[in-house]
Order: sequence, then C-alpha cells, then structure tokens
Amino acid sequence: MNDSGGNGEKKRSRRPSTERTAQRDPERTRAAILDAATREFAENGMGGARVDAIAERAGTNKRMLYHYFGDKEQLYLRVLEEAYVGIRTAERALHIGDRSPEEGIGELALFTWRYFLQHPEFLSLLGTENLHRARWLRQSVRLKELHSHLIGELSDVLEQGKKQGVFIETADPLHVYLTIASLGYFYLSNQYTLSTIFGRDLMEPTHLNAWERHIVHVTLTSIKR
Amino acid sequence: MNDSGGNGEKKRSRRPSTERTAQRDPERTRAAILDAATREFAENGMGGARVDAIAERAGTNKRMLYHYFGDKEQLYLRVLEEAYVGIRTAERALHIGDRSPEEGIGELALFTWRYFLQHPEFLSLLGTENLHRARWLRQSVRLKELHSHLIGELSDVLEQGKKQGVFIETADPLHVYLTIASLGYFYLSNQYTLSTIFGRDLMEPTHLNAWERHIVHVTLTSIKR
DNA sequence: CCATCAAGTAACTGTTTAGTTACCGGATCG
DNA sequence: CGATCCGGTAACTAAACAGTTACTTGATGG
Repeated sequence: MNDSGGNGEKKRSRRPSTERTAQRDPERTRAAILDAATREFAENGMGGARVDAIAERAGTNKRMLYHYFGDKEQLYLRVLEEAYVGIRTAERALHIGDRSPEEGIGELALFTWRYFLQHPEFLSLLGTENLHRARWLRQSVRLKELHSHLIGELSDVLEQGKKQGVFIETADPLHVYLTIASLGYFYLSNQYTLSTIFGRDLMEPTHLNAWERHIVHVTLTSIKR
Repeated sequence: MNDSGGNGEKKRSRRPSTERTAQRDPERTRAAILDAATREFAENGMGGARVDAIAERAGTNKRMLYHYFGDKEQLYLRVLEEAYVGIRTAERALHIGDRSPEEGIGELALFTWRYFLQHPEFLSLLGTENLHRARWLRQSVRLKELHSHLIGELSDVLEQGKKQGVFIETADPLHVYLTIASLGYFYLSNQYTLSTIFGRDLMEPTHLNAWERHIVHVTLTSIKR
C-alpha cells in the first residue's frame, strides 16, 4: 500500500514476521485489555490475577496496559465499574412498572437470575471485591447514583401492589431485591462446592429450570397477601 | 499421629510435667498454624494468602508450617475441611426432627443464619474455594458423607410436614436448604458492596434482626400450604 | 556423657511478579 | 522531506514469593 517511493522491502523486522495486526487501533486494544482483564480477574481474583496473563489474553503487552489504565488496581476498578454499569443498564430497560405489580416483580426475578446465569464473571468480581471489603468499589464515585434508581422503581411497584391489595404492607424494596439476588447469586457462585458436596450437577438444564421457577415462587409468595 | 513409645513402653512419666514445658508444644504450634491459616486464607483468598504471614500470625515460622502440613495447598485443604466439619457438627446437634415440622425448619433457618453471622471466615473460604471451582474440595474424601446426613434429616422433616398437611407437596429438601443458605450467605458475604452501593450499613443490629426475621418468613411461606 | 532425635530458627535459592525503560516504525503535518 | 508524535515491542529490574537447607537447642536413653 504505502511504499513511499517503492524501493523494495526494507521491512527488516527483528521478529519472525508473524501475521501482525499491521493496523493501529487504540480503541480495539483498549477494549481487548478491558475484556481480557475482566476474564482474568473473574477467574483468579485480584490477588491471583497476573498482569502478564491479561496482556497475553488481550493479544498485546504490559506496556499498553499500563499506558491505558495506569496500574493493576485502576484496571481492576474499571473492570468492576463496567460490570456494574452492564447489569444496571440492562435492568433499566426492563421497565418493571409497565406491567401489573405481580408480573413486574416476577419479571425482575427472572431477569436477575438469567443475567447472573449469562454473566458468571460479574458474580466472580462481586465475590472478589467483597473478599477485600469493597476496598476498590468504595473509591468509585461513578456508581452511587446507579443504584438509587433500582430501589426507587422497585419501591413504586411495591406501593402500587399494596394499594391494589395484592402485596403485604410490610414488603420492603431492599429486602425484595436482596431476596432475588441472594437466590440467584448463591446457587451460581457456589455451584462448585454445592455440586461436590451434594453429589449432583447443579448446572444441568433440568436443575437450572427448577431453580428459576423456585426463585420466582419464593419471591412472590414472600410478599403476596 | 505421634504415637511416641508404641511398643515396650516404660510409660513411667517420660515427660515429668506436661504443662510446665512451655517452650516446645507441638500440638499448640500445630493448632496455632491452622488457626492463623484460617484467618489468612479467609482474609486474602488462596492467591493472596502469604505463607510468611501465616507463620508470623501463628508465632512460628515457615519451617514448622511445612513440617506439619506439607505445603500451602495441603494446609489450605485442611483449613477448608475443618471449616465444613465445624458447621455440620453444630448442625447435627440441632435435631430438627424433635420439634414440629414448622418449628424444625424455622430452627434450621435461624441456626444457619446465626452460624454464618458468627463465622465470617467460613463464608470467605467458601467464596475462595468456588472462585477456584472447588479445585481442592474435590480432592477431599472426608467430606462427602458429611452432607448426606443433612439432606436426609431435612427430608424426613419435610415428609412429616406434608403428611400433616402443613407443607406443600412440591417442597424439596435441597431447595429448602439452598434457600436458607442463599439468604444468609449473600447478605453477609456481599455486605461490603451492598452497603456501599445502597448507602446503608447492613451490619447494624436493626438491619441484622430484620433480615433474620425475613429469612424465617421467606423460608416458611415458600413451603407452607 | 555422648549419641540421637525432635522442635524450632534463620538465612538462602530459584522463580515469579508488578512495574519500567529503551527502542521501533508508520502516520501526519509543517 | 524530515521532525515528531503515538501505538506498539521486548528486555530489564527490584521486590516478593514458595519452598529448602544448614543449623541450634534441649530432652532422653544407652
């Protein structure tokens, strides 16, 4: 393409000419690092994650990682923030207030379970962050307002249900959300020890479907009048 | 397994006074290492735990740690096994079949919640082990039979409740246990991120008591006819 | 009273790790 | 055309790490 004069191939590369990217794509490199870091941190935790491994998974090297993200801790925080933004964004798109209160809560329970199921790396990151007592999350300014919306919307749905007489008066929005999240989180994040000690594979489709129905059932019976 | 003086033992007070010699105490050193390791692994995970730190916390050094436990991984497995033995042993002492089915289940829920509350290191260890997909737990032979008893006893109580017409026919022992464990585990193990994003301290006594009542309420309403 | 054995100490070793530095090469603009 | 950014590479460094070895200390038994 751009031979700039056309005088032969100087192209004296020190490396054996592997099929190199040839094109510079800062955005893609950055995204690749973030994606690789998400997987590495999810699989190995903060202590176990290796910066070299992240660079290799991203198809780049450490220099770029430090260039874009500063250091290991800042990269980790970015990964965590992106993970939270991901679930809360998808959650908002549900608009649980558009249906009947009962359907709305059931919908939120289903969504949460399925999101957890499809994003095991999110659960892992939460586990890691809690092991460290939210050391990095606490430093994040971006995330506070992200969650007030959830509780607000949930609170509206519950109020409506109480007015209609289908929900008990003591139903609390935070408790409802924690119930839904608990049932999904524990089953999936602890699947390995549970499957081992109880001697059955919790990830078989039959069991997954049964647990999905169970979550909706438990959530609704706990607040229905 | 230190069977000092197996055959032909004189047994004539080989050690004059066992209590006096505080300098050397293999049993205590061993126990101190196990205790220190439990805390270190719970606080930092498998990847983040430092062998030097364990030795220092135990008031001894690495040489003794390797002498008694082989290596870091074997020590970790011992810690994990002891943690499981701890909760299952306490659980058995409950005898949930002695009360009415409803009281029995409520009792199990209360016990589990309070045990989790008093043993945060157990929750941490579970989290770490699951991060590694039960890599070490799978190798343990000791633990399989420890859990069949739990499900068996729970199954009996549920059957009795069904016969008496107080529980629904679809109530499943594993599901009931997972429900109880989920609600306790998630609240406590994720307390740091949850407290941060929702802006209230979940460990305040008021909130703890409310969640305790919530667990019992959810568990029982989900299986009551 | 010396040989032996076990509990315990501390310094050492080879490897791994986060983070840095020196350098390369192409695109862009004066 | 050539200076100069900027995306990118590879080799390096200082520290930290798991695991080992050489040694000390003290009790016991022949």
